[in-house]
Amino acid sequence: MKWTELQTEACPVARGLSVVGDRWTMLVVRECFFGIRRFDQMQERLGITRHVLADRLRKLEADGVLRREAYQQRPLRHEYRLTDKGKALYPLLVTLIDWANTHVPAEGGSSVTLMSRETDEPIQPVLVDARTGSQITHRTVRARTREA
Amino acid sequence: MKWTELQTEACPVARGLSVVGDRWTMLVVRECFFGIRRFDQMQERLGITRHVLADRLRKLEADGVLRREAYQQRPLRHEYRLTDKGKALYPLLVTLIDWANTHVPAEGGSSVTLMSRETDEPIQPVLVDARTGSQITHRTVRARTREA
DNA sequence: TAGGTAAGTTCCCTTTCGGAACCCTTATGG
DNA sequence: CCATAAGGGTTCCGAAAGGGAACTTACCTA
Repeated sequence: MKWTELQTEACPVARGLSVVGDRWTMLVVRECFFGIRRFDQMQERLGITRHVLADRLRKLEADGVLRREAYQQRPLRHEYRLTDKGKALYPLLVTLIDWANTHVPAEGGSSVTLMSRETDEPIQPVLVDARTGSQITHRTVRARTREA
Repeated sequence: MKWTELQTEACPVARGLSVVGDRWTMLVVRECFFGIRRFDQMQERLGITRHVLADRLRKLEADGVLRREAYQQRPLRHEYRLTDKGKALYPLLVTLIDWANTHVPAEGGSSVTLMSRETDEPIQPVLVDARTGSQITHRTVRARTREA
């Protein structure tokens, strides 16, 4: 199976990864959540080659995760902003940060900590069911495969 | 920056992606959560080349996400199982499934639905703070960057 | 007019990937 | 005792993607 064929897969994991499963894509999304909007800033902060960054931004725009907007005329310049679909990736980003902070230790500790804006205390993310409030684990939930 | 240098990055997003940011890795992890443990089964179900699958399994084992265990002698055969670190990826997988089900529609609907084992009803995953129970969004949480 | 800024594009070379064939160990059947 | 099959890989090739660095285009400023 080729990578580009994943998009039309029935499995949502494959479909999701066809958008954000690339090596660089979630790092670009991270930068957007941090408020970085310009090409050169991203390129410098990420250490990605300009070539690949241009390609990722194009794909993210085509997939509706980012929106390209002119922020000045003469010379015409664009910046990149998260769409609603892109903003909906926040839980995924937070979950990834939490997993890495717990299970992939860095020398000298993590450089990013998640803080509540309200209480200014560190938060502890947990995935729960909106209906019942009970925690979601592989023991309490099963993934039902629809036999088409 | 090269991909292999991400592992030692300070940013947890980069560290996390150094483990699961590959095109195929989360699909392999998905198979493990579905109970698939054998090389040939994975290869057939995923449509990945044997070459790349062998490489990913090696890396996942080296990263402590999977454990390689003999399930028979003569001839010696191994299977792959999730470690605790691997099982801790469940919320990431669920969050990805939920995002894709909502934002990356498939023709004919999603093939995978998340169901509660207890009530047998579909679940709606939400990420909340364990302490306060309030929902985590990019409005309520900020990522504090530690200036080393 | 020289230099600077922002957002890309082009070129070259290396690494990775997809596809298919091959290998090794042991069990099974004729 | 030779052929075939199962399971878990490895090897080889050509194609695609990625890293690095230089170049381009359009404007602005000194």
